[in-house]
Amino acid sequence: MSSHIRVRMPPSPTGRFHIGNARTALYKWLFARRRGGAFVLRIEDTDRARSTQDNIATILDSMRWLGLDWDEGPEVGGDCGPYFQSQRLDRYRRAVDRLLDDGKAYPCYCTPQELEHRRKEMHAKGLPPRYDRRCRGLTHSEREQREAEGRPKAIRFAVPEDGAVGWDDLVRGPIEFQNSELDDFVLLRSDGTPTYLLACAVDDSAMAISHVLRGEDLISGTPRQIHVYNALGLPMPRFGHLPLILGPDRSKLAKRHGAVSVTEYRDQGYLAEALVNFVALLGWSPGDDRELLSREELIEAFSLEGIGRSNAVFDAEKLAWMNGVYLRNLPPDDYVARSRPFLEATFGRLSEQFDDDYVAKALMLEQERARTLAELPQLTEFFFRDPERYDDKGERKWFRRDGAAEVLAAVRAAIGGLPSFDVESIETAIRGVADRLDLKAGPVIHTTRLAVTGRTKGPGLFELMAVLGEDRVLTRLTRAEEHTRSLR
RNA sequence: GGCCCCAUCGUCCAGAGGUUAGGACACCGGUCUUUCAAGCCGGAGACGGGGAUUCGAGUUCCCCUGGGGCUACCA
Repeated sequence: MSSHIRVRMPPSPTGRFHIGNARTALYKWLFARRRGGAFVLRIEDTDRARSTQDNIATILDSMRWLGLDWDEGPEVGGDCGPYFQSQRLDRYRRAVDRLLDDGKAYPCYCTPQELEHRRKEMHAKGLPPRYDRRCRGLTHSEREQREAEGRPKAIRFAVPEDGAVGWDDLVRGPIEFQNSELDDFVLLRSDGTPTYLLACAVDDSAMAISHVLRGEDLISGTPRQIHVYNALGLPMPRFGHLPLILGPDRSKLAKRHGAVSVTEYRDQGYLAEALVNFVALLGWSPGDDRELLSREELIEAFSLEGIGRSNAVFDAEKLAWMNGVYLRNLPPDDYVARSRPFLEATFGRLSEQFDDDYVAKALMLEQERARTLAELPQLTEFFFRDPERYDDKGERKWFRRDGAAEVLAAVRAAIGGLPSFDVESIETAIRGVADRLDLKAGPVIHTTRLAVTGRTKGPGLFELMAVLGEDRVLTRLTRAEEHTRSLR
């Protein structure tokens, strides 16, 4: 029975694949994987004015990056293709012809300008701005006349005047709309392309989709689609409407809220697994208090019952935290491999100047401090470039105090020529300097850190020095010592 | 305006009539420590309001209020 489950992701290539799409796609994917169903990808490119090849590529790219592999769709094929609506126009046309023949749809000769004008009028009068159905009552001869004039026509669905449509929503329970609230929506535009209301219903039926999951913002389209299914005599899928993801201002997440596309998050150094985990929890919960769930655990725990009904505010802070958790848990090799591109983006080809082992060690020392991969270049900069400046506060606190230059000189002397430049030897040497100068270890360490990295914070000093190596450390100590003397 | 949906800490979620209302992020304090992170310990912080049902309501029902969505020849 589970084999009958078929869900589909129908992105429209009129924009980037954003967080909301990602979550909807994820839920469907999880549902399909959990129940042994099929996950179908279908590109809804009927709005040819706004659809682009670039957006299609980005959608496929985003889905793959997130690990949401599809069983049928672009580039993988399937028995229900083609999976681009722009290649299925004949099917919509046929469906509309049937509706026309049955008198369940009719041509509308009103122009967009006329419609717009009338909408404004109605709005001004305080009336709901619905289509007034004036072409619905056209006589045969009136239609003939308009046809003869060669007027462009759209095809509208003739919604019953009375009664109601309803369905048992998979996440919200029974929902009902009065037919009187629905206007005669357009099925086919005057350019012959179908609208979403038509194409989606025809395709979902043709592709034997069993469950339609979509955002709550599409809820008002559902009664119209149900009419289409019924008028065409098509088997109907179950519908479920997901809560929306909101921006900080509690309105539907959109571009103005900042980063919203999946590729932006990827480029900002977020890990796909973290984004998936985070977004899964926006409107769904496994039913217990678990927050960190692997892909397998998500599949195992996923159920439609766990989907909430209220909208969720996207909390970028929490995503960042979660990304940090995933970053810290990454196996070293994996972590290094994923970090390198971010490093090279700012430092250029690293392999020409540093060997892989050095880069890896530097990266390892910052793993627990990074929340995103994009923070790594800044965090590791001192491993790849000598400090050009010293932190202002640090300089005031450590370089301007009496004896700072002497401390640096002593450290340089103590570590120069160490039999082995390892963490332990360095630590012993530096603590020895503190003893000899009758200082606590802290000041010596801080002064040295500033000299070697230009910073007051970072990984453990001895570890970082060991990675940098004796030559770099000595050079930097000498330079800092001169700088310190110049301050007096 | 009309229609539809929603309502537990600032935010995301638990809570399926009887709980000191739980967890996570963020915040605050402490701890560890050479710094920063990370970690650990602790703190503060919520059932929007009113009715009804019930021995008993965050949990059920109704109203109000509040929030969101839709209102295209976009999806």
